Amino acid sequence: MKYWLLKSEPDSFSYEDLMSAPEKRTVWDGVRNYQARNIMRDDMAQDDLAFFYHSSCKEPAIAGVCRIIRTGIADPSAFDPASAYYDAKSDKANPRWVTVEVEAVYALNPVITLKQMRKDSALAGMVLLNRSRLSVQPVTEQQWQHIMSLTSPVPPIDE
DNA sequence: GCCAACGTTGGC
DNA sequence: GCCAACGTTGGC
Repeated sequence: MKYWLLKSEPDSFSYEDLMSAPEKRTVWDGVRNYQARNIMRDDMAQDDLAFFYHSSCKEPAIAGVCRIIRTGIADPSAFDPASAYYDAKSDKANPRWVTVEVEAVYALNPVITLKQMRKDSALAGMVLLNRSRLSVQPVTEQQWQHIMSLTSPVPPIDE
């Protein structure tokens, strides 16, 4: 089992949005960076866990945990001319943009802020703190466990 | 809104 | 294949 971190701008799609999505699931569309795509396409496996990170907002932070429930999905937005992520060069027979589907597992309380992670020497090696622009990134098991030790899962309200 | 970091594009 | 120009990300 591997661990990841997925960034999303909460103004467009927040962890709360994922929690209230049908079946708490979404296809992680719109990634247009090759390194991020390669991670999703080649390295992620079903049942891996990922932190859901809120970027480009007032308090950048890890807001929750989600699970990779399906891999190898051709990003549908690449074929949609109306989408901001449309890519005319993506061929349906050989899709350029491959992504995954994720499902909300639980929110975290408290959220773990970027500020807090920067100050934490146990997390100095995190990709988030060193290659901050990569929107899909690996998290080591040590980093994962450390972050989880600083917070608690919020049980889902219904289920 | 600024700007540093850095990924992508395209001319040569 | 280099690299300058340009565009985007994302923290502040």
